[in-house]
Amino acid sequence: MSQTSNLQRQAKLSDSCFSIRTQMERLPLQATNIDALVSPCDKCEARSHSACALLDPSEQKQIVSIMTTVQIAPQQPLFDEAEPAEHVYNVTGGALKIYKLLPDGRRQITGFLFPGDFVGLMHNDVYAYSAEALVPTALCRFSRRRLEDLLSEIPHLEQRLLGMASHELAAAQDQMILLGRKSARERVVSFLVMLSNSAVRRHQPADPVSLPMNRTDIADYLGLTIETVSRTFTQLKKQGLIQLLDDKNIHLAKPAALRDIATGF
Amino acid sequence: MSQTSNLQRQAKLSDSCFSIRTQMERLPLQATNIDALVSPCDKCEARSHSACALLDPSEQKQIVSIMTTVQIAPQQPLFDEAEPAEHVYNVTGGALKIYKLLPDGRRQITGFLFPGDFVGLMHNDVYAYSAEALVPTALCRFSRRRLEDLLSEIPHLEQRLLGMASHELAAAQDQMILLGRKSARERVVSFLVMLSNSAVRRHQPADPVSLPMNRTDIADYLGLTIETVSRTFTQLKKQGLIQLLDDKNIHLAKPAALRDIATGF
DNA sequence: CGGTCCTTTGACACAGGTCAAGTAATGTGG
DNA sequence: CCACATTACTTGACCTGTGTCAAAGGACCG
Repeated sequence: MSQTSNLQRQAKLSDSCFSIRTQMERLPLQATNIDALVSPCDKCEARSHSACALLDPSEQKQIVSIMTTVQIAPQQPLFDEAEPAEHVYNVTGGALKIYKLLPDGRRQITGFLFPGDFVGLMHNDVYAYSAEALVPTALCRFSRRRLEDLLSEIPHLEQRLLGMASHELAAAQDQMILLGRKSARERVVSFLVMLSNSAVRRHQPADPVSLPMNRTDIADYLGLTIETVSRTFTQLKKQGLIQLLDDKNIHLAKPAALRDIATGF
Repeated sequence: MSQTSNLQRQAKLSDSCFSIRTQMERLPLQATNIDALVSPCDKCEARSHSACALLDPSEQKQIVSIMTTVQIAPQQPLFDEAEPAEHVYNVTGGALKIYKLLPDGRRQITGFLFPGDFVGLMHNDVYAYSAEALVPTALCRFSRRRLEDLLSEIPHLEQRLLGMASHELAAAQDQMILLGRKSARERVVSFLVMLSNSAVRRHQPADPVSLPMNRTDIADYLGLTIETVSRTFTQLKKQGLIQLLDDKNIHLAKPAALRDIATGF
């Protein structure tokens, strides 16, 4: 694909942007690739400050010209930690997990990524984490070097990236208080509330929360074991706070109470 | 101070940059304010890619013109979480902690900051965390709005900030694996190794590690209790891995072994 | 229909938390 | 210079939330 002309690339791009549907997820792709790169931040409720407005059509064209699209199947790695970082990606459909490992295999999932999210944090030219698809996933790939060239030409873009980075940083700090100071129950509830909020941001229903990841992934994200995650779900169910429609879909029966638990009240 | 002329500001600035010495710390201030803003990243060993080289003298002058200096005493807050964020800061001397609280008072310290570090992450125009001095601390303050204006004029600066943000993000992920997956022993050792590395980056000796913070702060940073931190120090001491010169100064007796423990071997 | 994988549940263990007391360092007023 | 208070750190005894180990569903699939 890297040998195709820009024109061909653009054509494929449009294909992917407007018509891809993942098989297991019912996530409609609501954004063009451009929109994805400049989509609203991961934490704000508002969609108001999309940087798309800051880019004029010729600038948009420039971005499109250095993009290719990638699709990966569930369980497929996108890249591994410490691998030379040649690309950055923007998720357009599906879901990914990013994680770090300790030498003995202990794993910490540092984030789940959904359409609109940016992937490819690097440190000293290597990726800072591994990334793997949870479900069939579509991404836009940017050559890192060419994107950097573009950054100096389109200052708005850099501003946008800086904004994304600081929101990710804020999210990372929320995760630190979760991992350092919250109980298992608070962690699980925080996780459900977070997924629900994230769905709303992507114009999906807040309520039956869909979990594209398995219990092991949830445990490795929350710093718990699968047994504790499972027991906590059972406990919340018995207390009438949630309902497990099935393994992967949870109904938040008392959203207000759950929000209180998540924030530590 | 905000009413003084730029010239006066610059004079004060130089004072603060070259002559301030904190009372409790023996941290010489090795950088000008400009250097601090563009000082090497928090995680790289190399000082090579200082963005200072990217700024021409007139650009440097522009930065200096929107700066004022601030000094705060130990235990003094710099700002609180959720407060409107009007300034960003660069630490030039001393040390700070940044933290978040849960409603019932549980606290997670998300970072300790030293000369060269940047403070003032905001989200939706309010600070994302509280910041408080550990020891007498000197900072350079930038009006956020004026800095933003400057960013559009000096693209290099934005690049530099983006670099700082992604390194902070990488550090945040290291902290997540620590909080989510490491034992108390591994956390404490990781902390000591991290402080030692951080001292080296600031051109100070790697070995007697100086702890400007108390046990409560260490516990709240590592997601433990003060008792566990204290017991772990004692255990490491008994095993001949460290030596407590006093409460606040620790000798790393077996650095290689400690590094292995920290990385999870 | 047997195998595989994921989730749930149960019994038990233990790392780290809690509560309480002891020790050391520092400051304060007489 | 000394009683005394204060604060920070350490240590001990005990407890509990979460981990560990093991087994039992349950869903999916060839």
